[in-house]
Amino acid sequence: MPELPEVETTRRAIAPELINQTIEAINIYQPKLRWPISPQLANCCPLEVHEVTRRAKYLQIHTQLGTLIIHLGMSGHLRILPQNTSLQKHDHIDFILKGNTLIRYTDPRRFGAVLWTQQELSEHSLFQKLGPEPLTRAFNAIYLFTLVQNKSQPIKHCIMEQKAVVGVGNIYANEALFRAKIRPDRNANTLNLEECKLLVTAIKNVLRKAIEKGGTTLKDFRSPLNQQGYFQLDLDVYNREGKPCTLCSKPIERIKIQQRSSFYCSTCQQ
DNA sequence: AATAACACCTGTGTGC
DNA sequence: TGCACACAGGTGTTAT
Repeated sequence: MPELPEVETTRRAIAPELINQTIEAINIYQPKLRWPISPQLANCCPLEVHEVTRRAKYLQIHTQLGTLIIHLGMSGHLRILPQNTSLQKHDHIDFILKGNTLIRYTDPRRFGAVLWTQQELSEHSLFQKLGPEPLTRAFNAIYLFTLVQNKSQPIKHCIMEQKAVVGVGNIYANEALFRAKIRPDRNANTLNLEECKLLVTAIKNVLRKAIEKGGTTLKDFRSPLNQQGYFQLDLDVYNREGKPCTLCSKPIERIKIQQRSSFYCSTCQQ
C-alpha cells in the first residue's frame, strides 16, 4: 500500500491525535511482524508524545522515553478509532490514548514493523543507508547525475532502492519516469544531466501532487481517518497495461524489472 | 563491491 | 466448486 505520499498522509492524520497526548497502554495482539515486537514495547507506557515525523517510509513517534518507529510494509495501515471498537482479523497492535481514542495498526501481510528505540535516530541502523528525502534540495540533478555514473542497473530500480532517494515505490517510480519521458529499463548510467534534471523534477512533482491528493487508493488504502486517496485518478501508466497513453494514445506496455511490474509508453519514453 | 534473486505473508483474481 | 498459479503499494538477506 504505502509509498511516501501514503505514509505522509498517515502522518498528517495521526499527528494531531498524538502530539501532546499520552499513550497510556500498548496492546499487542500479534507480535510476529517483519521483526518480532519487543516485549519492552508494552512496558514503556505511559508515553508522552512530543512530535510525529517521517523519514523515508518510516513514521517516528517521539516521546519522553524514546521513539516508536512504524513501517507499514506492503499492506499496513493505521486507523484512529474509539476505544470500544472490536478487533478484526489482522489487527495487530493498539496504541491506547488518554481519553476515548486508540490508534490501531492493521497489516494482513505483516511485512511492516513496529519498533521501540532509545537510540538517537541518526545512529539507528534502519536510517544509516537511506538516501536524501526527495522533497529537499539535497536531491537535485547534479547529485543524481553524479551518483548514476557508476550504476549499472535499470534507472527504475535505482530510484526505488531507497539509496539514491527515499520514498519512491513502484507506483511513483513508474509515474515519474513517464513524466520524465525516460524508459524504466534504461541503464542508469546512460542518463545525461538534462534527463537527470527532468527525472528529479518529475519525482518531486509526482510525490507533491500525490500528497495533495491524499495518496493513491488502488484497492484498500485509507487514511487513519478512513478517507481514501485520489491520486489514482492521475495515474498515467501504473496498472494501465493495454490502455491508451495519455499523451499519444499508444497502448501502455508492461515489463518486469527486478521482479516488479513496470509500465511505460514505448513512444513517449526513450 | 555491485547487482540480482529470494524470502517473508495473506488475500484476490484468473484459468482450467 | 476446487485447485494451482500469478500477482500485489516493501525491503532485508542471500546468492551471483
